[in-house]
Amino acid sequence: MTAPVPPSGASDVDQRRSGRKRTAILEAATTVFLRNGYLGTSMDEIAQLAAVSKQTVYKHFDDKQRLFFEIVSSTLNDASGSVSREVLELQDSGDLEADLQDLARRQLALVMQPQIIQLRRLVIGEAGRFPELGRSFYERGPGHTIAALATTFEQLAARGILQLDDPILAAAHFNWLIMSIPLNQAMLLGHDEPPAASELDRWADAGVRVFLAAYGKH
Amino acid sequence: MTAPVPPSGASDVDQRRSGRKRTAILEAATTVFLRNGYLGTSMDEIAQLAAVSKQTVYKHFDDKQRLFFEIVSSTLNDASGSVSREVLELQDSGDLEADLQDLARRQLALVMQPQIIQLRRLVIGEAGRFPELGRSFYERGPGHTIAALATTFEQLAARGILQLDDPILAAAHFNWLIMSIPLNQAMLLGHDEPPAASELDRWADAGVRVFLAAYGKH
Amino acid sequence: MTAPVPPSGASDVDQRRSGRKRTAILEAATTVFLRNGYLGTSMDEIAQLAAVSKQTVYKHFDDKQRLFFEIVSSTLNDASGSVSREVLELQDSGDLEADLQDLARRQLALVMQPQIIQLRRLVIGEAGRFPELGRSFYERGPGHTIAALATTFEQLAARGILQLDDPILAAAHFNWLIMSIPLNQAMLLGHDEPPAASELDRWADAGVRVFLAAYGKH
Amino acid sequence: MTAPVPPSGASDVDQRRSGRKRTAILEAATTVFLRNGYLGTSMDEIAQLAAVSKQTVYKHFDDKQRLFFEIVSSTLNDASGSVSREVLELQDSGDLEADLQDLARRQLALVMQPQIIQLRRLVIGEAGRFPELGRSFYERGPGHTIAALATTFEQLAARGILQLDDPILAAAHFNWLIMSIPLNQAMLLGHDEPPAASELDRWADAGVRVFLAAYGKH
DNA sequence: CATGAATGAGAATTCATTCAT
DNA sequence: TATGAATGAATTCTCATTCAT
Repeated sequence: MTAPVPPSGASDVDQRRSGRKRTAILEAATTVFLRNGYLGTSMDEIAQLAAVSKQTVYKHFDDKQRLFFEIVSSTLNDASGSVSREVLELQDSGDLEADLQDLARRQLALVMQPQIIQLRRLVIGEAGRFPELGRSFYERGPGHTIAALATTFEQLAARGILQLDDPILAAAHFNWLIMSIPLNQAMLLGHDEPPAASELDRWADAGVRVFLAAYGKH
Repeated sequence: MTAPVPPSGASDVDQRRSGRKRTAILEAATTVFLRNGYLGTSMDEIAQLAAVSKQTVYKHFDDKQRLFFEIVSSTLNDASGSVSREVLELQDSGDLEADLQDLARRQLALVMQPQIIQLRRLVIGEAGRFPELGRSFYERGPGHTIAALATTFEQLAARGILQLDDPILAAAHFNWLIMSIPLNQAMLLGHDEPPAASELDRWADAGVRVFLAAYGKH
Repeated sequence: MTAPVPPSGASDVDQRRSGRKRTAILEAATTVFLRNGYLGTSMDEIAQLAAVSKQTVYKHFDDKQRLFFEIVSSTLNDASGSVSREVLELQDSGDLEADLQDLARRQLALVMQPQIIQLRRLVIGEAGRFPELGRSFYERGPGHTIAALATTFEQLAARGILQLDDPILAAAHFNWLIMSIPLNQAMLLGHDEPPAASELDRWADAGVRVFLAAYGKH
Repeated sequence: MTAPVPPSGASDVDQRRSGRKRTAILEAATTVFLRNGYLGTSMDEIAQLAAVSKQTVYKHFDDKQRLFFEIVSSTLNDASGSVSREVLELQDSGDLEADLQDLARRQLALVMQPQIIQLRRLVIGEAGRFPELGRSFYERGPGHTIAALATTFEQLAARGILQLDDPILAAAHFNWLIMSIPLNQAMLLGHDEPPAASELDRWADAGVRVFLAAYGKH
């Protein structure tokens, strides 16, 4: 999240208060936008949930669209930050399958967080209205993950541990083998409660198995 | 599409005209809803594009929501009809890889049709507001496809041509191996023009290769 | 005023009704805009005075600005039409002073009509916001009058009845000699009731006298 | 401009600072009101341009209307002060035409200052809302000038240098002969840059010529 | 049956003015 | 004293739905 801009000449107390309000607005907006979409959300609703006057919302954010973009990139930042931190941590324990399973499970758990599912839904739903959001999501989400995986896989291939010509393709296959089943179910079926971790782990493991059959050492 | 209900006592000509208007409205609504979403679409817009008065729209469809549901199921019907017709046509030419490639290519081409991409976006975007649409889409889309594939794969397994314990899992892997890469790109990146058939074929073939490495005879 | 656009396929009755509404809206808008200015006028006010729903106003006129422009040019049309018809009617009775007085009196009476005074105020007040209105008013108002007078004066000069080098300058002097005194009073003092015709006639005659002293035959 | 009211018990420094703020507010308000009109100006805008908080604005001026009146009379004071100082300086060099030209040129140059043009526009535009401003402007502007001219002309008439019955009428003719042409152009056409001094001088001279033809010695 | 109009509400945004710190 | 926040209403414009002709 962007740090609050302290207005010059404001007292410390004001700064803290202003920052608090800003944060409250961002949180409220995130909640409501993620739940109801761009058009389905009114500024009144946000103000009310943030326990703030509409004026205050408009003081902090020029208009609805700007506020929307702000919460989308915030959420995206939070998410992609944690996601990309994980990818690089593939450790070489000697047991490739175990290592990949570990990676896959962590990755899937991240991506299946309710907030991220909702964000994905939101971005897809508004992709017609705001194409740059779709692009941004793709680049910082799947695009980034796949690129990072490709680098990792390429190194493993160089060491003879994986067999592949096209690391990007292999990475994409890995990524979607792991995620597609639960992700598509979550997007369309929208279970009342997110799938249990154990279930996710099973999907992850199954994906890894298929991946290794195709790209592992024979 | 649902057949128009002929008002009793109406002349033949009236029926035909009424049916034509109904169709015009459905087409207009489909266009606009797919493009702009549920909230982003106004009844005025639909009436104007259909070249009928708003009152006529309301005569045929009780309210906006009902009309929305109607066009979603229509489009879904059209799509899932053609999709499921394809799945069953896996022929046994003796060359399994060729047969699966053929199936995969046709399947992918269907699913990547602009209308269906748009419908998927729409349904995902409105899944919060209308969860039953998501469920319906899943069941008649990926759910149905996967079930059909599972049946096919099970038969192949019974004949020793494929090796698998869990036909549903294998079918899901097949399905998403084929579709995930171009589908996610299309949903989020929204290319101005759909990917070329040749490109889609390459994704299909690559997916089949991985699938067979995991589930084919060794 | 612009003629109402008959919607194709509308019945005669509808046309007449629609036209009536359109006229009512234009009249209401003229009244209110002239009285309260652009920003001082609300669309609600106009709708209410026209005894019409706000929607109907927006059906007929895309937005406030367009409606404003419409009424300004309507009023301007009406005014400049009658004004320019007068100028050409300078008759040559042989008594130049009487003829000019006659012209001046009629001209002044026209320009001092309350509607035109109000329009001039409005246009001047909004000239910052809508410069094209000022230009339009000038060209069709004073600009046009002066040009027409110049032509007339030039002919009189050719016949030796007037003495002048620069007909445009002479016309401008004539115009403002006649109008400036009552016009500026009306604009700034805004008498509750417009000056009596007899008073206006005196200003007109006084202006003609000065004009003839400068431009008449010695 | 009215002197700032020193708050009792305030230190000298406070006084000076308060006065500075007051001045800043007045200047900002003048700029914005003249540019955008009464309704087109918001207190926020003024506060921001004056670089003070809105509360400070309200501390110094009870409400928007009061502030508006203040800046109008300030500007009017400044203007009418300089204007009336000029009028009295008609010197008797023996060459009446030269003397009147000199006076006319200076007078016109003053009245055509951008600030005064804008003020005139503003007052005319708001004359419906605030009639007293129009009256005030008239009295301290054209009214005062005409009265002063009338006195001067009367003296000249007493000395046989001018011939006139009605000094007020002669003064009004003089005033508008000089000013009407460029003034009306400026009000309605709103040239991007004010007319050049040389051009104004020509209008002034032409006006004087006509005036003398009517009111000079024959 | 279909067209224009009406209704009644709700959206985004802005404003003048006042409170609380 | 001066700042950010709050208030409460107004403004432009749009919408889904219903009436009246």
